[in-house]
Amino acid sequence: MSLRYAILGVLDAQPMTGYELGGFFETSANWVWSAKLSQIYPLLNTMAAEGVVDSEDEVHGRRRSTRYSITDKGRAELVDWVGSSHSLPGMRDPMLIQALYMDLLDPEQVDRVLGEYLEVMRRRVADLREHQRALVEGETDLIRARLALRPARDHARMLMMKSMVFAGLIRQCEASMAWAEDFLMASRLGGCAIGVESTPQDM
Amino acid sequence: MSLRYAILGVLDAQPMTGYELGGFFETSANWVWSAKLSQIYPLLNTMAAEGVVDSEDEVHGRRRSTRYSITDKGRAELVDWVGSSHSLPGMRDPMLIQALYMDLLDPEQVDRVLGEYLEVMRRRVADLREHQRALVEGETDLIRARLALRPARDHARMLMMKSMVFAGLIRQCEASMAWAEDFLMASRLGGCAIGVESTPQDM
DNA sequence: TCTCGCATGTAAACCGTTACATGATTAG
DNA sequence: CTAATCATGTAACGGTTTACATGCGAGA
Repeated sequence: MSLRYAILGVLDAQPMTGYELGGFFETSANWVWSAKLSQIYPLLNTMAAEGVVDSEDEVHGRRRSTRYSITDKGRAELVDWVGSSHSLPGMRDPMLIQALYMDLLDPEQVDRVLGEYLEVMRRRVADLREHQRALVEGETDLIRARLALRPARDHARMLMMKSMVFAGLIRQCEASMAWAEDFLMASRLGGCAIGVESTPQDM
Repeated sequence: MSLRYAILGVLDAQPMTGYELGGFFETSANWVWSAKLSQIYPLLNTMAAEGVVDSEDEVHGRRRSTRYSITDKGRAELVDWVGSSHSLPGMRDPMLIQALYMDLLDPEQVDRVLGEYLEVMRRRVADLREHQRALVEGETDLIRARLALRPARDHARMLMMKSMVFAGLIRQCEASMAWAEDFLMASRLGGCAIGVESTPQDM
């Protein structure tokens, strides 16, 4: 249900075609939410039918494309959604299940799996920072479009919020990395529960 | 695809009926993975057909139940899965999308939404710790069954790993809470990007 | 000509949740 | 007797991914 609002939020800055939204959800927005074109196109059609977006056909020679823009109804729905609380989906990290049963493995295998996990996360954090830096320098079209729609006194607050989301993502990754490092360390020390305050549970 | 291995991991400690597994995934295991009976029953049937679990019918008076146990094939598949790397699913936290567009809200609304989020997370951490403490005292059937299958010298390592998973969950929650508090603070300060190292990006 | 990027979709499969259906046993 | 718990499922729906299908336009 969140893709709907992610899309509305993007269209609130700038009208876009489905294809453009698709590219967007494969690159920048990919960090927050991901979606394929095959999901985006039908969703845009339903949303147009519901009247939360307007569709306008464009013709370039023999080629056509449909540009979607947010309607007042759509904007109202977005504001309403952003302003209300939503139940958080339960933790669904496969790595946790793996970790739970890693006593089935040789210490070397644990080393390898956790090591690869750490490397992936390190790359992820690097990508996040790199992406952030690139944007700080490049000042994307979208954020400029967004700022242009609002008075200058709002700009600091808007930029702060967008950047905090990135900071949050980085924090999440770092928490996972710190955990993985502790796990690795504890595993290498042969299982004596060093660094762990309290001990067992089920599963 | 992970539920399959979560189930195999539980059955590796102890044979169980679908109903027992269901209760399990609603309480203890709920922190790591959740599943409803309506998903568990059909999955157990497919897994039995594939030969990764054995099913044995039990009759108590006029009542029947099917108890599933892991097979050698199932154990091999579990060990194989635990010992290999799996692509992590992208971040899918609705709160991130909300945060991204919170410049659409009054500061009071931001306060309310983030406040409720923080309260939910606080309760979650409390539940996690409470659950952990309860188990430290209670020493569940399942962990005892699991330890009984393995030599005493492995016990410390096994307990360490189970407990590290809980520690990881708590860490994740705490990272989210720290982020939400920063976000709240920054929002209250009216948007001047205090406490945020680097600034803007797209979306 | 052929490939790549633009542009739009459909179909099938998969995972998960909600709702519904059924019936036996046990505790109050 | 009634409600809760044990026990097993099916059906429908929603969200997501993968694979497939189609066609235009620009540049090598």
